[in-house]
Amino acid sequence: MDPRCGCDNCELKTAFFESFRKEELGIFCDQKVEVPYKRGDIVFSEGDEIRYFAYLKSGLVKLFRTDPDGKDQIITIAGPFDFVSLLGVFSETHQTYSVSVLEDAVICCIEIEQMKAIALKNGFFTLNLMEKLGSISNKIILEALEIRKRHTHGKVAYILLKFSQSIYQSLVFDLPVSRREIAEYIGMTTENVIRALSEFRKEKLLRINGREIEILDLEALERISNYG
Amino acid sequence: MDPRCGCDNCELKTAFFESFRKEELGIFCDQKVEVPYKRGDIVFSEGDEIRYFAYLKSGLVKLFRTDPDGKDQIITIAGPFDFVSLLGVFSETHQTYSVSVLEDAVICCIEIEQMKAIALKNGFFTLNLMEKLGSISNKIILEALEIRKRHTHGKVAYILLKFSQSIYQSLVFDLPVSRREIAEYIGMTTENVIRALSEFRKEKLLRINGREIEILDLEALERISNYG
DNA sequence: TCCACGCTATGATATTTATCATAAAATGAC
DNA sequence: GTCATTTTATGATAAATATCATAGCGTGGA
Repeated sequence: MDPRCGCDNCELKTAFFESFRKEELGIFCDQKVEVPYKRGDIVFSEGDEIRYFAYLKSGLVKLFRTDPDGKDQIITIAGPFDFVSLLGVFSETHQTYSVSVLEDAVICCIEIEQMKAIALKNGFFTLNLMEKLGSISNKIILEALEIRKRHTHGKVAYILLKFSQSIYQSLVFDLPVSRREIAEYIGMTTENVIRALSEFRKEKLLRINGREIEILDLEALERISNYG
Repeated sequence: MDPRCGCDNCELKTAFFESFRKEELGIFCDQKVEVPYKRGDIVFSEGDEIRYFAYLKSGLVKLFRTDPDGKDQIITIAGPFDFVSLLGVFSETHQTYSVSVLEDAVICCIEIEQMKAIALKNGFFTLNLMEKLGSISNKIILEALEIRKRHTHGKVAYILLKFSQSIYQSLVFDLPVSRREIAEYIGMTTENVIRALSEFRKEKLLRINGREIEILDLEALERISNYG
């Protein structure tokens, strides 16, 4: 078996190679399981027992909660090399959110007890892990604050820029989510998300064809995101 | 010197005593500095270099960001035994938010390099620390989502219940913040916060005298928070 | 003590956003 | 392929929220 677990660009790898003695790394690579998922699959659900630490190798997933009357609320959208397990993974026994797949994904799973055992023995590894988990949590908190302070147009512009810049690094992309899911993400109604998109289209800021989006006027969109 | 650092109820203590050899604990207790703050004091500001890990021994503080045009946004309010340093403390070099004092406070400061040095040598300590940091980050994320999904009345009711239940454990309490700060916390205008409070008063849900609040009808307030 | 300033408060109005209604288009199940 | 269901879309209207204006009150500083 490839001691590098065969995973190019794995964010955990740096931590591993700097942290582990050879025999530890071997144990780790033997234990980890890579699971492929299809669009629409549920990786785990709110309330499930936490058994694995999960890391997204490829694809796109959404983290969300479902409230008592069945309405979903999207916490964030995670891409390659993001952790799907957030910080609660070490302090909770059951998942506090669900994860479903937006674009076919491969998730690398490591038994949480195995992870803890390694962490106990290896402070360097744990510190690395904490830095990575910390930066993801920070990103989610920052995003929540950015969304909170914007009005509808600013919110929609903000989320479009997130897709364009953070996720796809392109001015042309296919939205991985429905208008309803965007609404669940930024806390507004589906109708107003559609309206905002239509207005951006009419003002020539976007070209829209179903879920295909092209940003035609980046500066204007950024202006709306920042000051709209 | 008291090997327990003389701090009853210190959340770090459990981690320390289970994690440390005696000499490590001694180093730790020698290094830590307790700093008293008065209401209105700034503990640190956005952009400051991160030099200390900060833990709130007593009092009440607010964590907030200031956007380019000078408007503040409150991230959360932290009470005794909360960490003032969030996860970024290990991954960032500069503060991403400011902390100011709402009620006279004592903050326990430990040099971040010292903290890292201990963490590197001691996986158990780091794992404990990560659990604690994780649960605080989770709390902030959860709070952001709860606020996002509510309308004005629900938001104000939610925040009043937070003060009553999480912070003061009493139906009677003095608001530690102005109406404007509540608005900055939950993302609405000051006028509408005042209006919501006035309406709650008129409907006999609250008794209000300046910043003094008494919750008269807890069930109704909870109903508004959950379904309003 | 007095003054200036920020905080609290309320009303009137304008704007934004949600809700309800309707319909075409797309998607998925059979 | 057909049908049911969801998604996208738009308009009309109602409700919520922000903005602007005004004023009494309280607090801290000169």
